[in-house]
Amino acid sequence: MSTAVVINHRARSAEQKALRRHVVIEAAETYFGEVGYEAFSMAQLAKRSGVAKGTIYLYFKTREDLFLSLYEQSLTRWSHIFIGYLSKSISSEVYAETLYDTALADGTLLPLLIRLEHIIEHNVEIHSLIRSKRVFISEVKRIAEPTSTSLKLSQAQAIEIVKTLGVLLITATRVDQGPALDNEELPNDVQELIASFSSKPFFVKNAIRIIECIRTEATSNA
Amino acid sequence: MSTAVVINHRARSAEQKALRRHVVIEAAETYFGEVGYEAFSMAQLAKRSGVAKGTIYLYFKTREDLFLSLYEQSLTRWSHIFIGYLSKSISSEVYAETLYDTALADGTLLPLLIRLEHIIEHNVEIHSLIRSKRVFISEVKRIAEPTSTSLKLSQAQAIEIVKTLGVLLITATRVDQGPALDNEELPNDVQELIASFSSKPFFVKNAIRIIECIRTEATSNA
DNA sequence: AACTTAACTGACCGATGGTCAATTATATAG
DNA sequence: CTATATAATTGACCATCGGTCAGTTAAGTT
Repeated sequence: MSTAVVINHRARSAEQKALRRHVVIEAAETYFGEVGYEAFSMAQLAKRSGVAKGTIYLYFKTREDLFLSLYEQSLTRWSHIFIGYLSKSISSEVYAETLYDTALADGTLLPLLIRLEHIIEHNVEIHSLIRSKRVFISEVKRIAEPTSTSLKLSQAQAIEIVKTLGVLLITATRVDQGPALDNEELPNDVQELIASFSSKPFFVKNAIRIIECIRTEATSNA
Repeated sequence: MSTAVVINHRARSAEQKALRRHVVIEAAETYFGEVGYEAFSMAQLAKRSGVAKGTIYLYFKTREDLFLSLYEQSLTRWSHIFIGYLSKSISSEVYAETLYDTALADGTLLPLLIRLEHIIEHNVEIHSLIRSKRVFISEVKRIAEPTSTSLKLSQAQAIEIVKTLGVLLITATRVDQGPALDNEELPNDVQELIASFSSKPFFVKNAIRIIECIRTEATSNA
């Protein structure tokens, strides 16, 4: 068995630092799942991580830098799960539904993805931004390969589909990020509007359209 | 000529209150155009509007309530402009390009639309939310009518297209909301990634796909 | 045991959105 | 014209936020 890494009071070695970072990020994900992005406070996170606030800023430059790391982690985790569901041949519909279901099952990925460009990326260092973009590129490629097999498309078509559906996924779930309209205090016309954007049917419908369009655009690569 | 509405010190009549609200909202739009959403401060807005901070809260319940009103105003304004560009017969491509160009020309609409569900709607009163959704319904219908003529589609198809392209627009312009990467300090692979999501080609390409798909889905209404 | 290094702490800072008792402009009544 | 009532306006004030940094001290080195 491997040597267990422990931290007495101070994280001195690189391994110990990685462990401490990991502890903070795990606490952050749990806390984030409870309160969401806006109510997430660094002081609270410090308490829940068992360290002082200043310590968190030794491991993450800013609040957004922390969220960027959390995003990378959840993206990578989801992509492995999604790929695990892809068999050697599936329909566009099943593909789209699986993509949607697995992404929504992860409570962290979409809330961060939706805030990525216009909030998170605006307060991180450029090297973090580059690292994050490279994680994205890498995961797109990773997913494109089994996508190519499952949907019987070229590699280029598969990449196009993964990128496009990734963007579409964000919009399809926007309505789920709206306020919880628990009781039915909304008038019928407004309820119908919200229902018409109900994210899964909306996403699947348009995903199929796009997949089939790309499939027929056989000779479109310059 | 109509009687000019003026406010000496206090807005007493309904007309005067409407005028004061208008003055604040106009100042807000200018200020918003200068600093964007996150840096927008209510104290600064008060100074620029020539009233005290407390006064603003007499006219808008919260910061988000103010932004919701600004969103409604910019949505309505844009829809009239967009409709003005629709002639009795245009191609899918021109339609998509016009929609994109007019929406981007408005500096207020997209930055607010992108934050609508997951930020703005979470801190407004339910009656404001309902009013806002109804403005949306109304503008979709208003746009759908000339869309139906221009693209030679049924009314139902036109509504479907307007709603879907609206969502697509948000996703496509997400990349424009990222940090300004002025100088070319980004490595090539990352630059290529960002370029591949360049918003106008991305939007137009997928908009055409969706329009043409909907066009061929002739008998899909349940 | 003495010294050095650097991980860690938390009081502190400026700024934020939002509140409300006090103020006072203005319409109305006498 | 004056007195009174009403309500629009104000800005000091509050809790809380993300972020900082001088000081503390755990732990490796000599």
